[in-house]
Amino acid sequence: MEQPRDIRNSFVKLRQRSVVGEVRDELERMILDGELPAGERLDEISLAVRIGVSRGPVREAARSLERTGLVRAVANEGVYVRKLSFEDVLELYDLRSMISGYLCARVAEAGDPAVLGDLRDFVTKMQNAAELSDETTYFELNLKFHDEIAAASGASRASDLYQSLGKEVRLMRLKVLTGAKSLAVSNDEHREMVDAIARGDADAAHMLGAQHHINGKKRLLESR
Amino acid sequence: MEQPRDIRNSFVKLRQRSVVGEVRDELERMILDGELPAGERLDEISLAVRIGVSRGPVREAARSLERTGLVRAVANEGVYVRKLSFEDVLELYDLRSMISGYLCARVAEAGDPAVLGDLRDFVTKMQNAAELSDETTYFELNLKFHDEIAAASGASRASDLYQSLGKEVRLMRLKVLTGAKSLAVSNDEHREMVDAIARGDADAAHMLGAQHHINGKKRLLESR
DNA sequence: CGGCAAAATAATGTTGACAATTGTGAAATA
DNA sequence: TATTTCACAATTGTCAACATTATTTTGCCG
Repeated sequence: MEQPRDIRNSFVKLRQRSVVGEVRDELERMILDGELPAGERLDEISLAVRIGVSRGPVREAARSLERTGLVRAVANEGVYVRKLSFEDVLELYDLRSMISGYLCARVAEAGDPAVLGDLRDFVTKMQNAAELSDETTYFELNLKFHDEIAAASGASRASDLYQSLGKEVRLMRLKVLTGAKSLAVSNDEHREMVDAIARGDADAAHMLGAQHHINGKKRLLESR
Repeated sequence: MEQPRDIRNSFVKLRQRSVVGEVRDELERMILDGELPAGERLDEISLAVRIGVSRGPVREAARSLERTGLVRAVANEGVYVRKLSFEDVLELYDLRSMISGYLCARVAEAGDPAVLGDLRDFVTKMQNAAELSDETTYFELNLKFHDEIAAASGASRASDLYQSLGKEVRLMRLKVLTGAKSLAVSNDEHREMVDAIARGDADAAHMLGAQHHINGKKRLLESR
């Protein structure tokens, strides 16, 4: 007689993920994609309507995002997409640099052949993208390359932190990697990192993994 | 219009800080004090009743704590006080070590005389506590000492991270600093850090600030 | 015409009720 | 006796209504 009560109900059973998790991912996507620009207030009602849930999950998702640094909450006023100062971004580069060095060293120590193969594949693909000046593809591959290192480090907390800080940087929507030459230089650093990891040279991997981000910071400073 | 004024004023003051913030602090305190032991499920209802609010704020506070690493949430089951493995703790020591070095270097570069005076005071007080084998006082002073460095660094994100990771470590309720000798050794390191900061020697401050936590990690490993 | 204050509007903060899910334990069966 | 089933209880997930606060509008007065 009666139709299934709600499409979303069966959906919930299928995925085993909470609605709050979905909302959090959606909000994060909207922020990182620039649909919600920095400084913008997150309107609970309109967001709830848009995503198709009540305000409760939206509020919980916002609280969750607050601790990651993507939004900041003001009492009795609302939550806003975080606005980064230039100094904030420089600090984030420093933090990412330190953690990157740590992760690379651990990957070098682990010495997983499968991981090494993946990393070399990424470098090759990024080289192709660099030669084609395909910045979008390079950007995506670059993200996956660093995520692979983070995942392979076996350092779950540091890995989470590294990725979280990476999202935070993206708040400022910088375009540092532009032009074939810039991409090539960046990927040369990737290759050196992978070589050090391949040798199992943890110290060199540490240094190169950190330096890569310091160089990124330099490129950022020069581009201003 | 006669009485309500005072009531409203005090009411406003209470609301200056959101209920969610209060609940978050209370939950954090309960976890760090061990009232909610690791692995324990946070019962929304009983916590809400105990704190004197509804379940909403409790849920939001829990989501907030989830991102700091103090609790972990399982869908349709609840949130649990995070249980750290020994490897997790070692990783946290590494992360804190890196950030501590960064913070100390920045404090050394800033060269604020007032901060330096505070730090020297802390070292003196900690020396007294160490000589008296007053571990509780030493522990509190130690926390404040490192918080002072974090605050004086001018690196807000790194500072937040450092303190957040510090709380995370406390989940495991380790007792590393025990015995007058251990306290004295630790405080000697503090003194060296402050001296480097006083000289404005950022490199030395970086090294010593990081080494202090690496030594703490060593002490932890030896105590097992 | 401009500034200020009070009302109207719209947002956030909080709550209690209801729906859905999970865990538990007794009863039935092999 | 061991195992499976099923109903009940407890808890989490979600929602809509209510309370409070912030913002905007409006109208009054100088």
